[in-house]
Amino acid sequence: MQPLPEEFYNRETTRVARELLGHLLVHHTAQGTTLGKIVETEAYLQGDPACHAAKKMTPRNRVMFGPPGRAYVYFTYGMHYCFNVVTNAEGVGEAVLIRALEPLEGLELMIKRRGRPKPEELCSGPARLVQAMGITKEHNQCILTQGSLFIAPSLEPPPDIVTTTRIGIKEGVDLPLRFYIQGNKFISRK
DNA sequence: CTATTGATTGAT
DNA sequence: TCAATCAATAGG
Repeated sequence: MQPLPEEFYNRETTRVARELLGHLLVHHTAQGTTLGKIVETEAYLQGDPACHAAKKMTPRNRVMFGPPGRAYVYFTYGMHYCFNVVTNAEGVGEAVLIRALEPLEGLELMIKRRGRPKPEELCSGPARLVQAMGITKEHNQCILTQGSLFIAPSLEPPPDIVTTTRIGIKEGVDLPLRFYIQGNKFISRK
């Protein structure tokens, strides 16, 4: 199992967001390995008011302007972290938020980290999957094309994709930038 | 320096 | 529907 290459991420962000669906987020740690299928994503673009990099470069959003294939992990609501993949060319402040996974491996470890047993509540939400996968703020800026946290290609054919508007934002609410696998039971928000 | 707010979650 | 909880950000 090998990581997707940088070229995968160095493309139009909406395309990466769609093609990420079905691929596998993997994290090897001392505690063990957790792995889940990406079933829901959102794109955040330049010129998009909901994007953290919409205005100027700041210490927080800096990594979004860097090379593709890096992690952007941010803290929000005083208690949660969310995980994004930096996309498009260096200098372009865009990223894809991973919103939900279908847990496939390391379920026991996920349950231990989450403190909750229901499989459908393990990774169905951006802050939930971060907790279940053992992703921390230390992963911000980490290189996803090498190392212990990465995305591996799916072994299955490309899934059917549903396109909708994004969740939880106050601006850019009408943009069709949320994508999920049709019929999947592990989408965020029951 | 101060005030506001948020790409959420879990409980009520 | 609502509280929890605080770093980042914008403004003075």
